[in-house]
Amino acid sequence: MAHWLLKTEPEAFSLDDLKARGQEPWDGIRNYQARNFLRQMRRGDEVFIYHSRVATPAIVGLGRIVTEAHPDPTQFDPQSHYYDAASRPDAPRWDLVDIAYLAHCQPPVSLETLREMPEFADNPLVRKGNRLSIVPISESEWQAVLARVTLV
DNA sequence: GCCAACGTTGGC
DNA sequence: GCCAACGTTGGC
Repeated sequence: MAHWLLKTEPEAFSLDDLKARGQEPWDGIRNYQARNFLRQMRRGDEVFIYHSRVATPAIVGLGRIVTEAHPDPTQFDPQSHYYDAASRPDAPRWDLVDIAYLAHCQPPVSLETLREMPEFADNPLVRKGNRLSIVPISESEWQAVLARVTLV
């Protein structure tokens, strides 16, 4: 089973929102590298949910892939913020996966903490200027984070 | 809210 | 196919 980290801005969609809804289409991915990771996700893969653009960016919880990549309908919706006029219905450019809520991490594992963890030394997440919204997580990275938290 | 870093677009 | 201009991300 592979692991991933998904960034979200909690002001737009938070882990609490995911918990309240139970599951959610992870739409709006408009970056080719992130999309290619989306397409590698398999049903059952577990993911870290990460809050970005907040005072303390951090891994705040866990989710699970419940539906593998399929076309993101917002790309065809002119009213959507994520509309892409160049994407053709017969060759959709952008995909989404459905994510189910699993748990909150207690305490959250902050970016500052991740930077101090040797397991994360090579992870793009801790590199300056990183803008990838989906980051692959190795087994040792996954285990190192879980060792620091209680799942609630 | 600022702005560095980065990805994408489009003129040539 | 280069690269300047532009738009966006995300830490701070």
